[in-house]
Amino acid sequence: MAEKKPKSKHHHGDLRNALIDAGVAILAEDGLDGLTLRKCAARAGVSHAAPSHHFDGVAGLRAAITEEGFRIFRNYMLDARNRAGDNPHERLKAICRGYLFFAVENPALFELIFGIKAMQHQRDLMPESPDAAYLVLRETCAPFVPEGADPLVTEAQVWSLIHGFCTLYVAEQFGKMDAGALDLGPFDQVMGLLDTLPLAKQP
Amino acid sequence: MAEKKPKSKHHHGDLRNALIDAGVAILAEDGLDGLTLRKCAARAGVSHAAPSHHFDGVAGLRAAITEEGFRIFRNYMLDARNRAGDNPHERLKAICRGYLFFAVENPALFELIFGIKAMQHQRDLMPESPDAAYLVLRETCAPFVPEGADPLVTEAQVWSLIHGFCTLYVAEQFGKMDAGALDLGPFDQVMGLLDTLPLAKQP
DNA sequence: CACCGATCTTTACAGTGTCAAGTTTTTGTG
DNA sequence: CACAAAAACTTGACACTGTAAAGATCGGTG
Repeated sequence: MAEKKPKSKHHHGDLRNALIDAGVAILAEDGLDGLTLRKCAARAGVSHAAPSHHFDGVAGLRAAITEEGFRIFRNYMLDARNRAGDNPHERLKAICRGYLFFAVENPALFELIFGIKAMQHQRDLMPESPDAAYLVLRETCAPFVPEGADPLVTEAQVWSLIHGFCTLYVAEQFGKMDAGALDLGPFDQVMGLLDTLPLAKQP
Repeated sequence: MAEKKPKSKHHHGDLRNALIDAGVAILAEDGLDGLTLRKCAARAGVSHAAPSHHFDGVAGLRAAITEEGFRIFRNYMLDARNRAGDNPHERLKAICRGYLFFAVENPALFELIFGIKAMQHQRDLMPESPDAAYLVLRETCAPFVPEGADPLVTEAQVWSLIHGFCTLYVAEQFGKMDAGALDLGPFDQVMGLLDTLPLAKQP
């Protein structure tokens, strides 16, 4: 008797993933307020109470969508970094650009996964192990961490700057967001602050 | 016949403000999810449909609470700046400390007024006139704006950094928040980035 | 005083999340 | 293979939310 992850095909086949996909689609179409347990169920073609066998209430569904969201988010950063060269400053600004692209192209998903409650909850689940997305930040910050210093300081500087910028940018505090526009507002100039980070000596 | 702001005392007296106060209290007690139109009405001692005559639905109530929240928020920054000396860098870091204190002491209110939807909506209402809270930032950033440059760049740098830090801090990404603790995490070190901002030449 | 408008209440309705049963399908085992 | 247990899903119900319409009440004004 399979307990956790039954690959068993019942009526639907793979309802759990179908519900997550439905949630991601609904987020893109209707925004965060439109994300409803019943709508996800309807979109997946099941009754409104079906999701309860796969998630712990609506909070569980949102948590699962958040997991998927972080996977997508991480790929945005990796893609951008892969296009950058070897220069540590360029690589750092590259993941920030990926961060911003993710937020611009998936604003509702950004709002969901970086919602304060969601982050707190996630923090409670895995208290001490940074997740895969955070590791991308950690790697890219490493060249700037002074020997013997706590990496968290450099990481907090970079994370605060880019996360604040994205939040305010998506909230249109730097002007109206233009869908197809290449205008990233004051992005380059703000990220110029990171050029002041000194490279650590090679050990 | 008074139209907009009726000082007329009816049954209640000043229901509009009573509802806003109730909302602020509920936010502090039950968090953002607990903020409900019906709960505000009940706390103010009126029926659940009474608020509709003072606000345009729940969105209107939230907007009004947001207004009040920004007033409180601005005072946090002003108080902190008043305690700082004349040094422009110290003044800049002071408003950031006020920013953080507001977030720590009023996390749900912080979440409400800086919610992406709330900010977008607010932006729609008054497109080009920065509000009072933003002016505090603008004033304090002024000494660092190079002559002839757009002030928005410096403001975006500072705002992004402090807003990102507060969001992540309240979400406990830098460790558990301790209520009475004076430990602000990596706050001082992160704000050290602002020391790299060069003072503009005096005109 | 009588009326009218603003304020508030009552009532009703559609959506939402959640729970408790019941039904159907799959699975595992004798 | 057969049958019982377990998993997956449906149905129905309930409380809570926002919203709208209609009625009651108070305030001031003609």
